[in-house]
This record gives sequence, C-alpha cells and structure tokens, in this order.
Amino acid sequence: MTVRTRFAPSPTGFLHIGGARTALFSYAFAKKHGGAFILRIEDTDVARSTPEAVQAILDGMAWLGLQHDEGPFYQMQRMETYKKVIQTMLQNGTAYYCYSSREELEALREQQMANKQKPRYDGKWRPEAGKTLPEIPAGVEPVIRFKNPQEGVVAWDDLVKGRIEIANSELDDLIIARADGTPTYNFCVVVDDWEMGITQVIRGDDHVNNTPRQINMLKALGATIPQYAHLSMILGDDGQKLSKRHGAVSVMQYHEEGYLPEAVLNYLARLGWSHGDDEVFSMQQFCEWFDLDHITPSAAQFNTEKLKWLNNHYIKAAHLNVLAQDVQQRLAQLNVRVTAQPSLNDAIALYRDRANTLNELAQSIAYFYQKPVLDAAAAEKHLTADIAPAFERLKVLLQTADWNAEAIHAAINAVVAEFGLKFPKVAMPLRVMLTGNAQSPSIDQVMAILGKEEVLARINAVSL
RNA sequence: GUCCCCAUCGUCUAGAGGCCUAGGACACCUCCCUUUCACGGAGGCGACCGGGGUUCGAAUCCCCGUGGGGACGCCA
Repeated sequence: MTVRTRFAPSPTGFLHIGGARTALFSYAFAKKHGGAFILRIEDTDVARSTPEAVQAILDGMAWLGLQHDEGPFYQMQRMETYKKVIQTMLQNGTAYYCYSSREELEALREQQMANKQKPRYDGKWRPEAGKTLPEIPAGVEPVIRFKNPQEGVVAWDDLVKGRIEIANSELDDLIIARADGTPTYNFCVVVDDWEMGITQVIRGDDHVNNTPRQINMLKALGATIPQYAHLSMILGDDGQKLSKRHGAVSVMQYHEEGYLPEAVLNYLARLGWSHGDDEVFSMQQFCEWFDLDHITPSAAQFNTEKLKWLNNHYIKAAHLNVLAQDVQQRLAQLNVRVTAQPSLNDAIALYRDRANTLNELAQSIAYFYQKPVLDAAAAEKHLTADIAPAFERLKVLLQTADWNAEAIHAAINAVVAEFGLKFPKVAMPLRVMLTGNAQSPSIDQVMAILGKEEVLARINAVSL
C-alpha cells in the first residue's frame, strides 16, 4: 500500500518548533517510502482559527521547504462530508443526540472531581435496549455524541511507543457535533484520515489519549485503522514545557534571527531521531535514512547552542552569493547600505567562520560600510601615544603599497622591524581604528577588503 | 484524583543480553595553530534514577518504587 502521511495543524497560532518537527517527520516518512505528504488545516474551532495563522503556517512550511503533495485541505470546507457521516451514524445507532446542558455537565464534572473520579459523561442520553430516555427539555439544542463501546479494550501498536491498551470503560461518549451542528476535532480527524487514506498518523503524543476514541469511531465506520506514531514533546532550553506563554517561538523567528532552514531542519531531525552517530546530514540524506524505529519515546530538550553550531556549519558551507543576498537585506535592516566596494562577498568570506547566525554575520561586517564606533576599552588599551611615530611611517608605506594582503602585511612588517616592535603592537591599534574592536580576522586581509583610501581615512581619523 | 506515557554524561543521543573499561555530538576545560577573536586540530571532564528478580551474563528483559510528563473541553 502506498504510504500517505499528513500534517494537520490547527490555525490558532504560528508554526512552532514542535509542529515543525512533526511535519518534518511526516514529510520524511512519506518521501522515504515514495508516498504522499498531505497538509490539512484543522480549522473547525471557528472562534480561534484565523486566516493569519493559516498564512503563518504556510509560510513556516514554505521556509523549511516541507512541500505537501496534496492539499492544503480545510476542514471547514468539508462540512457536508462530515454531516453526511454523522447522519449515517445517527441512523445506524453509533451516535445519538444528547440534551445535557453545559451547566449540567459542568456540575457533573465538578462532582466527579470532588469524588476523585475521572471526569466523564454519565451517559444520561445514551440509548440502550430497554432504557427509557428522559423527556427532551425545551429550548436545548442537542449535541451529538459517539456511542463508544463500554466493554473490552482498544489496543494499537504504536510505532514509537509500542503496544498501548486502554479499557473502553475508561472512555466516555465524546461529542462529535456541537449544538450549532459543527463537528468537533476528534470526529473530523477520523473522517479525514479515513477518506484521505492516511496510512501512518504521525503526531504529537498529546494525542495518545485521543487515539482509542478515534479507533473506536473508525471501527464503527468500518474504516481501515491507520498505524499511529506518537512523537514525544519538545521542551524548551530550560527544560520547561513550551507554551504560548513560555518559550514557544515561531519557526519564522528562527528565520528572523538568522538561522538557515538547513540548520533548523538538521537540528530538528536529530531531536528525537538518530542514525547511529551521524550528526550533520542533508535533507535528502535524512529522507533516505528516516525511519520510525529510531525515534526516542522520551521528551527532548531544545538546545539552542547546538542549533547555533549547526547553523555555523551551514553558514560555512553555503554559497557566497546566497549568503550575500540574505546578509545585504539584514544590513539594510540595520540601516547599512551596501556599496560595490568594499566587496560584500569578500567581507562575508572573511567572517563566515565566526558567525553563528546571519544576523551576527551582518553585524560583524557592518563596519566595512559605515565608520566604526571605537570600543572605549579597546581604544584606551591600544591607541596609545607611543605608537604615533610608527603609524606616521606606516601611513607613508601604505600610501605606495600594492593593495593586497601580502603587500600590506609586508608594509606592517617593515614598520615593525624599523621601530623594533612586535607585530601585535601595530596590528592591534590598526584593528581598533579600522573595525572599532579588538577582535577581527587577519588585519591585513581586513585592510585589503576595506580599500586603501578608507583605511588611510580611518587611521587619520584617530589622533594618537 | 483517574488513565496513559517516559527515564543513559549539563543537553541531544548510540546502545535491540555478552562487541560496554558504556560510543558520538553540543557545551565546558587544557594544549596546539596564531596578529587579536573565531575557525581548525589534539586531549580532558562527564551518564546507565533506586530496589528486587530472570539469566552463566542486564544499560538492554520482568516487577515494584521514585521522579518527570501528558490527557481527562460543545480546543485541536
């Protein structure tokens, strides 16, 4: 059978890191088996779903390059299908109307909690052979409930967690359609997974408890039961659960902060999945290697430091032109206008090794295009009066030097020799005058890129 | 409270009963490279939650405990 997986987010917020990993694994599983990856938007919660969130999810998926083969399907556009199925269930007795009010149910729940019982529907309106149902109250719009079996167990072999068995006595009759007639999540999922021919449901393990209910409904509909793989959750850097209030960030924020999608993808792939000792691999390699057997069942803590390390790796490996295009925009955001000279590509080539993010890269090379602000501590330490004579001489030599790193290096060396200094005694002040900082790549290379005119201007701007 | 799940270095993980003196990666520390800072290279520190079984042999299997997490919505 052809593999068909799906990613089914609800558009109530941005695509966060946990959702992105779920999507990645679903995508990779489909690719690995030559199957289809389907995107389905679960927007049946009309009150909380927004078109902005839909767009945010689409943007996030696009940035990561997780392209779906089918969809996006929107559940709100499939109402007729759901209603048809509900009618069938009402007719064959696997679903029924329930007139219990919200207040009634709330009171029931509280009472059960007080008695240290698991809160659940009491089955008041559940039709049974020989049972007389209460009189239908006036003015109450009924909900529709699924008539869950009361005996036996539901079991499945979870592809990540192994066999899970839950007694039907633990389950109650869940609502499949609201009083206003709109179907609810658990029901839509069942109908969609069934009709869309999903073969492996790969999702977060907060859905484990929904699985037995869904299986029961699938059985009631005579549908084929897909396989399930429940992924454990991703914790924040601090080990705390990620939530909207705490730590959860959009994948697009990683874009804004200067992470490459390759790095995020590679990092996410290794969060909960492994292929021996392999750490760095391409998306293509991942899709060839991916399997459900090597997914860890336990929760994983996000580690930004490792993400940065990977991002640095991909920055070092990226094509210069691709980096230049991106960095130019980031510089523009910093109000730095990139000019033809100094060469942006050269500046990036010089700095990429030390940048963990593209933002860092942009910031670190901004001084090529705008006068540096001298770091006070560095200036005090290195811009001392005693080197003034050496710099007078250096200016003369630079004036006539061929403008390449070797010649510049030779010029500095000549001054160093002439004044009996050590190389850093000249290099460090130069560093501060030209870049504003005490750290930079080889100063001769920096100078070569900056250009003779600008180098001399910056040296002259400092009075020793 | 009830049900379900989870448990190897600080973090991500390898590990499918002997290959484990528990391997790799990030982080951290030391040294090398060096013109500073990085990059790179070489080392180092550092873990099988506890207790019982099963077995000739257990990080790996079973049970109990402990700890963590999830679910219990007319949310998804």
